[in-house]
Amino acid sequence: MDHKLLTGTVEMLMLEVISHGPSYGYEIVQTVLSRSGGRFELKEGSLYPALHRLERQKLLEAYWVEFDGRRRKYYRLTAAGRDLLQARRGDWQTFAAGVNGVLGLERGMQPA
Amino acid sequence: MDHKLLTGTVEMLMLEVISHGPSYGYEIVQTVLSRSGGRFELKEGSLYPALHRLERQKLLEAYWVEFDGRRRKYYRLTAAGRDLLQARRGDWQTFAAGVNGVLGLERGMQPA
DNA sequence: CATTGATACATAGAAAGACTATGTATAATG
DNA sequence: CATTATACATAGTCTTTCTATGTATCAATG
Repeated sequence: MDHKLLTGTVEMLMLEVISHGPSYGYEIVQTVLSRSGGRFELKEGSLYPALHRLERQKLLEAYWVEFDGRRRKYYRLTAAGRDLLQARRGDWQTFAAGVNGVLGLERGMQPA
Repeated sequence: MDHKLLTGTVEMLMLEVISHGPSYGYEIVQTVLSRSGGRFELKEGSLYPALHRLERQKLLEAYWVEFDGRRRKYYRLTAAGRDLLQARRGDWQTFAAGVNGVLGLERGMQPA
């Protein structure tokens, strides 16, 4: 990523991926890459600290899985994590509508 | 703003406003507020440093206007500023499509 | 069998940018 | 006369993403 734009969305994207079922760091990167149409390649230096942050805040729970000689740290959403994701999705849509409004790109923007 | 989401879009929003005709700090705040449907209230601590940054980079040119006992520092876009705005608008749309893709909100997302 | 690339996690430190708080000054309003 | 709106500015804080680095296993290649 070269985008400063990602700031503030990385956690949401991670929560979103995990909301479809438990996942682990490396896989989350691949999923975000694929689901963003190849646009977003999360870096380890952003990813792992963010996972630890979300776990500390009880938004995620972690468990280790040994798999064929490799260890993976899986994360699942807590109820609080699921609530936060919904809130963040709403924030994103509000934010995007605001930016599109300023840019004159609104597709039926509602006043806030 | 409470949004970290704004990071990376503030300069674009400012350039966009100024692209419709020269403007000055205080007015830019009002215009962004209004055009974002009341969502984005740029703070002076973000606005003025950003204006100075853009001026240093020759994306904006400034001139003072005395108006009824008040001084206003107007900014106009340079050709480079206009080019950058177009690039940033493209970046934004790419970025938004990527986020919407991850969130499963794509309105006909194209692979990057 | 050694090297490379993919898989997998982790952290330290740098860089960037938006914020709060503060300061100055004039005009309008109550 | 005090407050609010107008108008610009900067110092310092905070957060977040990044680069760089380190460890370790497995698969493929020569």
